[in-house]
Amino acid sequence: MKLLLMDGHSILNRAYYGLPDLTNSAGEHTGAIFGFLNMMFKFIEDEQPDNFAVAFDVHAPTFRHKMYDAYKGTRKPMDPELREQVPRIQEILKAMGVPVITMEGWEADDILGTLSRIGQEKGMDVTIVSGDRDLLQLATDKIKISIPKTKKTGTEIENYFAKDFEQAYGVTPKQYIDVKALMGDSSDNIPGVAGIGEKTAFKWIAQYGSIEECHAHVSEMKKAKVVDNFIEQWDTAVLSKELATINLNAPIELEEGSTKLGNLFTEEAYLLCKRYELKKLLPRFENTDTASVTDNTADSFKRVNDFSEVETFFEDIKKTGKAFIGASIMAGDDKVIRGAALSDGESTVYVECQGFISADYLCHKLMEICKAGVRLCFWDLKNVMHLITNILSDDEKKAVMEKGGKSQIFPNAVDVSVAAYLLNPTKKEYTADDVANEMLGIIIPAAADLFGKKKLKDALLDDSLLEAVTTYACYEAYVAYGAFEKVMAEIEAAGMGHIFTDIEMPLLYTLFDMEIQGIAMDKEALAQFSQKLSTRIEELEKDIYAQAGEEFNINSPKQLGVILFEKMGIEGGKKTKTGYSTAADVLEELAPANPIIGSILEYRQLAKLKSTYADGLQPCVGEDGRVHSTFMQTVTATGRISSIEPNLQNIPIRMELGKEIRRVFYPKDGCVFLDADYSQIELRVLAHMSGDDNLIGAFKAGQDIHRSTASLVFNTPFDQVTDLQRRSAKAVNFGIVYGISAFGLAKDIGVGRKEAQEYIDNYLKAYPKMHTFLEGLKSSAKEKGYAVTLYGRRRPVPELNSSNFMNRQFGERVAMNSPIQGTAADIIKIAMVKVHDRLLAEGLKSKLLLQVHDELLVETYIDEQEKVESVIREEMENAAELSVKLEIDMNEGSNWLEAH
DNA sequence: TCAATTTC
DNA sequence: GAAATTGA
Repeated sequence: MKLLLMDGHSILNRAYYGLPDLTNSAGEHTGAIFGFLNMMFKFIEDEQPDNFAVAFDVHAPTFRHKMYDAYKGTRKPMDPELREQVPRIQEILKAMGVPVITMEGWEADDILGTLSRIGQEKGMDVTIVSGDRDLLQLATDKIKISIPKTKKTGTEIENYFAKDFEQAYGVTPKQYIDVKALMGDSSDNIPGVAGIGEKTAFKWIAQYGSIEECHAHVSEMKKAKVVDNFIEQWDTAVLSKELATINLNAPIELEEGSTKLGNLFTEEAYLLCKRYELKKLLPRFENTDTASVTDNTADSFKRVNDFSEVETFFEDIKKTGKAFIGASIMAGDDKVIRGAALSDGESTVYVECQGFISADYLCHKLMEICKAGVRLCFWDLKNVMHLITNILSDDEKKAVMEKGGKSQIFPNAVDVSVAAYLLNPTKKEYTADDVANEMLGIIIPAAADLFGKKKLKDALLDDSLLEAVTTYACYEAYVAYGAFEKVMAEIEAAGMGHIFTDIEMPLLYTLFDMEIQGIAMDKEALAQFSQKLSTRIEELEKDIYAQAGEEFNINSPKQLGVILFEKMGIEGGKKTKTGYSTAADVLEELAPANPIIGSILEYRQLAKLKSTYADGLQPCVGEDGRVHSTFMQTVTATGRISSIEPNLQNIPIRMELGKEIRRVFYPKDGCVFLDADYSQIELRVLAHMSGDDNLIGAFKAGQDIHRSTASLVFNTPFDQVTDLQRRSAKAVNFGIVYGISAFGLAKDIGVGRKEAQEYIDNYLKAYPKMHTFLEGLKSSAKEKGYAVTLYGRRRPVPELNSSNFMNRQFGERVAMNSPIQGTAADIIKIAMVKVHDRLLAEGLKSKLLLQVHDELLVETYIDEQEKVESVIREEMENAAELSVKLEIDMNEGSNWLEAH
């Protein structure tokens, strides 16, 4: 029989410091948990124990503290990142059926000592795993102490039976206690005897066997200061010995057989590992039946594929006057709708598209009940609306294009993923299984559990997975129904009801309409531009190869670094983790002295232009000659929207050559582009939120804000500000908006860090209320755990409690930046909704097409231009009532470049 | 996954 | 500070 014991805190501690920090998408730290479990699995495999237990300390004074106040007094408090992992690993261990043994008033050491003694008495072989050498005193010929050491080459394990210990240390394990009594232990704050260190302690104990024997023989010892100390501090030595002695008789009560090692890979443990996103551990659960779920609502899920049954189902909904229904539509990448699940909380059904139940029929039924007043709740409503639009007739589609998706498809729907995003915008995704777990406290299968390696789109095409698809869809509908109210309650409690109802949901419809419209793009012109770029790129390539003396891949930073800094021996190369940095700002410094650098920088610029824009945009043009980007509403931490496939929010504008790309975006016949962008919206938000009179005054006076800043910061009359001063002031303004660090600012404007700090200090002096405002943002975020915008939108900032200085500094910048960026985002969202809604309300045919953070682009019918201009101006300028005016710059043009 | 580049 | 895309 074999007993394996683990020292919980010690191993968790080793894992925490020995492994890189891991965080799951909810921002929970998991690195130590992962390391601990791996270590545990390794020992279980190696040792093949029949019994297994883990001991943890509890945070309470032990009998040792009662003996000696200062016991462990020098211990630093545990990092918060590690502390939060303690209950989690215990939770997982319990889920695995592993006894987690803790005892108030006793240390894990005593528990381990006692258990090992009992184990030995029962005739078992015992292995104790710990990173702590204190436990070595427990070694006997039956009790082995294993100390894992993480080295670069992997984990090495030192094993000590009593005889190994004696060989290594020259004393017995029991005598090691006496050694410690003499030399003390700084980590536990055991005093020991002054002047006696490791050497003397071992020597004495090896010779006399114990402190008592030493004490009895002091007269024989050579006269020395340490001997006097020893005699003087005999009481301390005795106390130290007591402190250092692990108690083998802790009053542990264990049920018979409770340490028996069973199947660790339980369903419960699997779900926890999944929850903490310990993906590498999941394969270990291979043989666990993880498809079955602890939640049994799935039993009541029903699939219907009989036409009349579906008919009566929808009739019932109408008759019973259901006000709210959770819904989910199943479709793959082909956008073909395979079915829809609906849930009213009591019954949940999956309607399969098949036979007379066509997608067309099903979608129209859904639209019908929604228009009749039933509120539908979806995951990713915007996408659902696209799926539905896809199966509509041409006339219906036209109506959607002209009158908007809200009135034509779902006038009364909500999106639970957007709601969940508002509650915590820092997560990666907002899936039903995640929200179910968080809001309803139930564990439901995720796509991966139901479909295995297949994705939903493949599963939809695989008849054998119909059951799984049914379960999946039903859960989505069921959770949409069940979680929405709870999410909303939390949103209301957090004071974000207004944001959800009056900003995000209307915005969703606005974004849908923008996506439906798309923007016309000249594919031919792009192809020509690409050709033009190719010619110049080839020239540059040749030039670079000639200067380098060989051909290589210029796009590979690794190869480029080697060529520049090794082969060509260019001085001043900076290192990154993986090699030399070849970033533009690094190379630019080296450009004057090295002609090849100029060519490389130009090559880079053109290569980016060609690959991302000239070539990258071409396949995005649809059959209608327009590009339909997707605006993501649940991605950014601050509340901004983002744009993908393609990203139309980073189309070049600064570089002369790059901005030519904007020419290929053009208005349709009879239209011009009206492009309006907020002037300095973030600084205006800052002026308002800080209430700083100087900044507000500068805006009210209509001054060039960077010049005004320069004038204050450099103490120069306004009209004598030099260009350089203005440029520096502009960088400082940017820095403030972005949550300044002297380091970042220094890098930005090419001055020393000290000088940059002076700029910041001057800035804070120039705007007296700014300092208190920014400090207030930091302390408020730290206290509350989140940063908050003017409208109450929240963004968690757990980094503020990090033990790592860099992380904490990052958190501070986030705390300063998020409210500003987020408030600006709120304002333009409000403006978008208002512009969009008013264009429709006033019966104008002109359409909002794009948003680029502080800019709106409207495809404007020429005969509506005047009206549209005033709509844009009014709605954008009045989107928020700040202590400074919101001003916009508006231009018209026959392409995006001209209009900007 | 990382480094680099583009935008606001 | 916030993003998305590309290529290795």
